Amino acid sequence: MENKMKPTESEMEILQILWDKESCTVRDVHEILEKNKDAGYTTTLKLMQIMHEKGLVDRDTSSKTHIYRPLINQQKTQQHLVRKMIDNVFNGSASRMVMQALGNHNASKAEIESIKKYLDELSKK
Amino acid sequence: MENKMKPTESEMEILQILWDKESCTVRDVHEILEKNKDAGYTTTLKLMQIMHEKGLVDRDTSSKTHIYRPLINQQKTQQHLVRKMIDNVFNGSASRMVMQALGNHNASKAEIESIKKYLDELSKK
DNA sequence: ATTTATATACGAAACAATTCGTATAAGGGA
DNA sequence: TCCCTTATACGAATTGTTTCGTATATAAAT
Repeated sequence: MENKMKPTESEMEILQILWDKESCTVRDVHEILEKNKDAGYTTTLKLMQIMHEKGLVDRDTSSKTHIYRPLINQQKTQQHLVRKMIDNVFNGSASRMVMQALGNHNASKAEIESIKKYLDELSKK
Repeated sequence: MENKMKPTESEMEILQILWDKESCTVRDVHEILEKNKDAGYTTTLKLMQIMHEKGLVDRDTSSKTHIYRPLINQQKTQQHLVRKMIDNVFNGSASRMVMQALGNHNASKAEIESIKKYLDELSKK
């Protein structure tokens, strides 16, 4: 149920950090966000509050500084978003998307090799 | 310039049709859209008018019924959107996205084979 | 204990996306 | 010609996202 949710772009930026660090204060998140983005602290705070309302994150409010944790699963969320993109942008063709993704040197040689291995595993089953 | 634009989800639905058919009336598009979606004719019309304002489509208004054509390139648009998703959802890792896309049998055997071939070609270069 | 720094809460503005109702014009029969 | 169907134009409501200002509480520092 929670995972049918489609996080917004800003929410994804925050989720990436939470998935990476497992638990964070708003300030933690904000400081990382600031490197690539230009927004005030209260903006980050508000976003995280909304994410809490939506059930995207959990938080521990026992001390003054709240601690946030992701509530939705990274894999499942990525899965869900990729599926949507395949449908919406590539007319349902996963292979087309993959080729597009790998085509214009978006992927390094090492990446391509690891995908080949992965595909071999996949087709053995 | 035009291609840096990120079409919305609804706009993508329409672009898919225009790319496929090359040129369409609003009604053509609407009838196809209707199959999977539940919205009125004027909604489709409005969307296409906005797309024209944004420069996503061109139109021929010489007769009463206007003819629409896509103005942005399919490949480039897909490329752009995939790039965005890789960054925003997969922390920049194309291979992770690919694996996620192929993982939970989103792809058929045939699709997987065609990707393998593609990768072989790719790594020869 | 008073000040200062740092937190959260909350309201609301500014956009953007989607939807639809209604007005109006243009063609095609009867 | 007159009516009916089918187009476009356009305004506007609705909903969602992002942003920030300001109020207020709490903890730490002097």
